[in-house]
Amino acid sequence: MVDESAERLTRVFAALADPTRRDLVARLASGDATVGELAEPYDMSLQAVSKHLKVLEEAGLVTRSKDAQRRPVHLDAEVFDLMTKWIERYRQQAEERYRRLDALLDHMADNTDHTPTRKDAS
Amino acid sequence: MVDESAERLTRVFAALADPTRRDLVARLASGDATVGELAEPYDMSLQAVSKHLKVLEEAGLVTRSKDAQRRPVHLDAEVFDLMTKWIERYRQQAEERYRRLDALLDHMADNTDHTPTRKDAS
DNA sequence: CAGGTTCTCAACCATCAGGTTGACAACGCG
DNA sequence: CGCGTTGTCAACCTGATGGTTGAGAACCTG
Repeated sequence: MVDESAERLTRVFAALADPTRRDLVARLASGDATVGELAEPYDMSLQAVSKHLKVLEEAGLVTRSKDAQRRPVHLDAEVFDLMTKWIERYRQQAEERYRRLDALLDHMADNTDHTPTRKDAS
Repeated sequence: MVDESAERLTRVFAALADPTRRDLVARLASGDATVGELAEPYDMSLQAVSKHLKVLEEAGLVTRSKDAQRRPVHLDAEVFDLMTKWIERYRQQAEERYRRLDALLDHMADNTDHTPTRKDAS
């Protein structure tokens, strides 16, 4: 099993790895907008922006509804949680480790400089 | 100059968009390891893993030191903050917007009661 | 219905990303 | 010193990504 959420994570991170797409998200955070409105400030074709929006949509970051020939784009903040959870998990783990190492070094400072660079502690 | 931290964000998000690299980060969160140790579980060459580590390093997620011919890899959790901050900013903005919309709809449900008085039974 | 507006789809192209293999640098050890 | 161990670098291949243009679907409006 390839873990369902792994793929979502991959798509979300990949989606946000592009500056244009991050900017789109940033602008959508303050309100929905149509494709044309979103495309206007960029020096690229409308089609290119449409593609970017498709990527964001497939990552679950955005939903496109239908209003006549307009496609209002709406930011869907839910997926952010997935990322934040992933990040926080390992960040905290790493920081915890860091604190322990810190304490260990403090402790060793009392003793002689016996290079304890042994690994294989598992 | 395209904004210093934008480039870092791009590199961090791109780095974590790969499942192998996310797994490396996950494993490094519980302790430093050498390239060989890290490469062992994967069905890919050592060189490939070395490349992945380079990407993580250039994203600032990892540092490689030098111990004889070994290169112990260490997870550097600091950069996570950059991401979390970016994410949280827009997530909160979007959620705030959502709450306001919600309130608006609630409000309308209260005092528009005279408009839909007729069920329009058709 | 004709015509303008808004947007997506398809084909194409250049560049990048992730993998391979082969060569070799740097180091510890017998 | 010579050799095995550990890891990087370089060249190469393939598929994905980000952009383009052209065509046309879908919809309002006159």
